[in-house]
Amino acid sequence: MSVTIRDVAKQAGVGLATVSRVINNSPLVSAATREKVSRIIAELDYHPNPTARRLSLGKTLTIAVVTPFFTRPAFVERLRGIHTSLIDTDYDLVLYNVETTERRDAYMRSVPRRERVDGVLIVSLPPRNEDLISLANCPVPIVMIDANHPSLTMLHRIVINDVTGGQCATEHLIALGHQRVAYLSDTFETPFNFTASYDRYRGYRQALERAGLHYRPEYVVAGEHSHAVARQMALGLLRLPEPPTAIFAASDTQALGVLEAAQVLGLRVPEQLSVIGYDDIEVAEYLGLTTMRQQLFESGRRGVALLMEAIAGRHADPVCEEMPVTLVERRTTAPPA
Amino acid sequence: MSVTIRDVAKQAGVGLATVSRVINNSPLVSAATREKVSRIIAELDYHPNPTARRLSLGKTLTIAVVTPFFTRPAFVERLRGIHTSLIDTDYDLVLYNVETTERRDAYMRSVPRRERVDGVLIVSLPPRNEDLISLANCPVPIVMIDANHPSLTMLHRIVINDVTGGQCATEHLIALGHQRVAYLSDTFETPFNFTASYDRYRGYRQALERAGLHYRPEYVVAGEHSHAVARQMALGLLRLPEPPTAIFAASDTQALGVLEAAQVLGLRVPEQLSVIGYDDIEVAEYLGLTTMRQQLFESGRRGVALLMEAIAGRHADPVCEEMPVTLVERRTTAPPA
DNA sequence: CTGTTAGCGCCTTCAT
DNA sequence: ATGAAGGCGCTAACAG
Repeated sequence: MSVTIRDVAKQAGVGLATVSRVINNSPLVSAATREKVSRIIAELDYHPNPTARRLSLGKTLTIAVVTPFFTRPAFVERLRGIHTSLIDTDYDLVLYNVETTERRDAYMRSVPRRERVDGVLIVSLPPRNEDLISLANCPVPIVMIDANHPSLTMLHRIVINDVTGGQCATEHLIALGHQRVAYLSDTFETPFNFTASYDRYRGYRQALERAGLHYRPEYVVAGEHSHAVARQMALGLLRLPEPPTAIFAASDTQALGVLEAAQVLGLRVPEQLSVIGYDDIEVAEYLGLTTMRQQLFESGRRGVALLMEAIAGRHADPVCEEMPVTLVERRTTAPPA
Repeated sequence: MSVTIRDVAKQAGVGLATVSRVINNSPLVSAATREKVSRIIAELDYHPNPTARRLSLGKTLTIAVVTPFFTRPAFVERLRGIHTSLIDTDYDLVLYNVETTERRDAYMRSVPRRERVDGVLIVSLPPRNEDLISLANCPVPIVMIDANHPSLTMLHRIVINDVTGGQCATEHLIALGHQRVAYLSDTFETPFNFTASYDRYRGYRQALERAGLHYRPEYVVAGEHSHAVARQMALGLLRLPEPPTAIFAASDTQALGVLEAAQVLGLRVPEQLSVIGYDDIEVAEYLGLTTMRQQLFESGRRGVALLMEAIAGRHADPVCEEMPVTLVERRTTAPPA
């Protein structure tokens, strides 16, 4: 049907192997024949059949990405980093979107198989304990991005230290002079076992403790990850008899909800209320939101780099790389009134 | 290295072909042998090598998706629909993210090739005229989703009638009694040649005309697609000597910017200003934004369905399916004061 | 340096 | 209903 290596060989008057060598930049070809073969390849618009290459090489030339990437901007950013790293590569990026735990568990078992892929990136999805051992023993390299679960030490990982991040955010508010600092986040228990909200909460508590501020349970609220719910929760906080003067929201999306709540109540930000978010997604800059920057895009790149190394056979033992988290000060935090 | 069809055959005491038949649910196998072979398959945890299957079948079992999916929520929704449709399928979804025109053009040429994929979905990306002919003559089926360019009639398409949508949105405002209706959108000329903004603008003009309202150039503003820019533009509109009483924003994202501008100026929505958006992305519901609903997710599903039909060889001629656009009335539109 | 040949793992006639 | 054999397009020894 389409033009094959054989056609090229015939046309160029050489053997199959020679064409193959030209394709693969083998040095074992004379300049003259290389030149000739290249010309024929161009003339015939020949493109090696990737499927045949894969079969012959015993590689799939495919990277799988398993991620709940649609629900939040942060996942999309990571995915962008991954995709970008794969552009100038022989590798295809095959996508597995996870929207339910059933799909997650199905993918955890069925995706990481030799016949299917050369490597797997799992983004923001801690596996169940039941799946951990099989993942750790899996013959195909796996890299977890943004999965801090303590039991994951047997896997390659790109981690973000959310405890530290939560602590920094809180310390920033405290350093500004705030004594009444609230924490607003997702529910700690989610179907996917995300740990970020809880880790940032732990950082929050540590910061309070170090500053000698006492912990007030009524200043900690958690609910579904959305604009609207965050707004409601923030309204609750701000209507307390003794409301907080600063709110640390565990994501920028939720911080937006907090800002809305402030507007509803006619509170000026940052004069009457300081707000800090987390992630530094695109919209944060537009809104002037002070936030903790995670290098989302870069975490995707690092994940690919690590995965490629693992595929190449370096790293006998699991590698764990930590991404930095940095404070980005903008216009929603200031000393209390 | 891993277990092959040969191992299964040997173990089960049958020929290769029989195992193959069992795998592919051929009726030409006795119940007894099928049973036996199935048992061995399970015991050995055998999984057919997809690469070998592809080579043998002469199919890639792969669908490519080319899309600028990261820049806006609407693209991500379409992508979700696509992914979901592919789940219970033999097909892999290989992703090509476009962030520059160079990448778009490179993908337009290199992705739709027999050896690479069985079909291509191009989302929201009108190709250059130079590429049109080769795409139309391409031996691998292509479906364009959300590409209204008039020169695309030679390709399968899932289209959204943005002219009609723009008209409906505007008519809704006019029906409420608004006489001073503004239109706020992306720049009409973009590197990717998106046509949506201009088409909706045409719909806007048509609606004005039909209602006998005269067109005011100062009521039409366009700028970069973002929250912040939209807000600035909206401020400009609202500070006109004779400001509009209603604003039609060409996307929900931009509508959010308009809402912010209203807040900045202390204008109550919808009492003092009506706002309608476009897309009906998730956040629209939370904010109570009146908007034009596109069935984004569903457009992805329809695209896959059409592509699969094309791959199956139905459709000698290009098929064009139109997705409906409907008004979703919420809390940001009302009669003028 | 170059050509010949034997697989890679599976599907599919073609006999039986 | 089943097995044997050829072929999908390419790569990688192995000879020369």
